[in-house]
Amino acid sequence: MTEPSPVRQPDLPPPMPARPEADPGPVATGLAVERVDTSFLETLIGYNARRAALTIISHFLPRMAQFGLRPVEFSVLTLIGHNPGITARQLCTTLDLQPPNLVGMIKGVEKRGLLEKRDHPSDRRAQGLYLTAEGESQLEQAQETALALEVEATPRLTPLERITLIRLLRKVYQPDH
Amino acid sequence: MTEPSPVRQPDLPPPMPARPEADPGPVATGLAVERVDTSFLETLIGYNARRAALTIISHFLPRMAQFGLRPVEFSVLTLIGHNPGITARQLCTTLDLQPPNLVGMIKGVEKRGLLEKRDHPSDRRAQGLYLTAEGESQLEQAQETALALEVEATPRLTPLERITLIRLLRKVYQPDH
DNA sequence: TATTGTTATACTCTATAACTATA
DNA sequence: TATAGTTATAGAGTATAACAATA
Repeated sequence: MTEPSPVRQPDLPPPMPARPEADPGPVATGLAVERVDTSFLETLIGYNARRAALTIISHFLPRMAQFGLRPVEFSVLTLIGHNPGITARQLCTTLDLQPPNLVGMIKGVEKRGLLEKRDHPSDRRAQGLYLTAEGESQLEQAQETALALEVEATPRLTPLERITLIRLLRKVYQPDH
Repeated sequence: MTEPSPVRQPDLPPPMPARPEADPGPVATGLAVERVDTSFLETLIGYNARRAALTIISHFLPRMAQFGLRPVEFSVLTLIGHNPGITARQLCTTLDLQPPNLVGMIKGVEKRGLLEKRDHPSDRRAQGLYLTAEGESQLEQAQETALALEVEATPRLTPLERITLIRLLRKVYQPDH
């Protein structure tokens, strides 16, 4: 990345006279910060989860560009593929999307011939969403790529750690169950 | 966020008879999808990490609004507080921010009197960032709030699970170490 | 009266190009 | 030549309000 900041040789100035106050943090030498202390942020699940998600996404984007799929589009296509006839409303509640933001996305993949809308059997307001043959083929390849990319993006996780990590993440965003 | 989707009562259909084939997914009845199958997405770390991060952020936003701090502003203030004299460049590489996006943020908190810039001791292009007394006071309260909010946002995690989760997330976004 | 899908729109977040002053 | 900070700007991503058709 940027600076390896190798062997730590702080070269501290002579100690300051003792002070009564509590922890002053890293010694204020008036000099530049050599190593950035991120210890507090690293105690926060939100910070760590966000950083981890962004790392995976940075691997996801170039690999899935061949399918023209961004993360949410991939999630939408996956849910349609595994739930033929799902409605837009169901996609929104499942993926926490706002309906207006889904309209353009569906219109896009529909225009690319990956999915089609059909009449909903019992509610004429709604439409069931289905993958086309091309959509199913694309999704199959995209899913394989996603699985491979995840392993490549997380080389330090053992298979067991991967399972544990997923289980704990689900406990965060699925308060019930 | 949008909808808490309260008590989940899936209203499951009666169990289906055993079938020899490999899992064909939800039965294509030509009828509406009753329960949305998310099983594939839930095997992906990226999906789960993103959902978990968004859940925490949804708790973060209203709680930290009293300090006028959004997630990245909180991270920036935290790093400055723990690393007096840190430069904008160091903040960018540490938090994976683009320099142009940091400028306005720093300008904002500086105008609110929470931080100040001083000359860098050895590089006249750079500036060291420091919290004001008010900034330190605000940060201290904000950090306490963040810690409390995280626990409230993840009631199903035991203290041990929290530690494990953080350790595994760090293995995802810190390839070295 | 409530809900599905939709349009229009605004706001936030993030990314790129190009400039300046220093190194 | 490269780097720190900055400006301007463009593009994603996400949010709200309001509407027509249907429940």
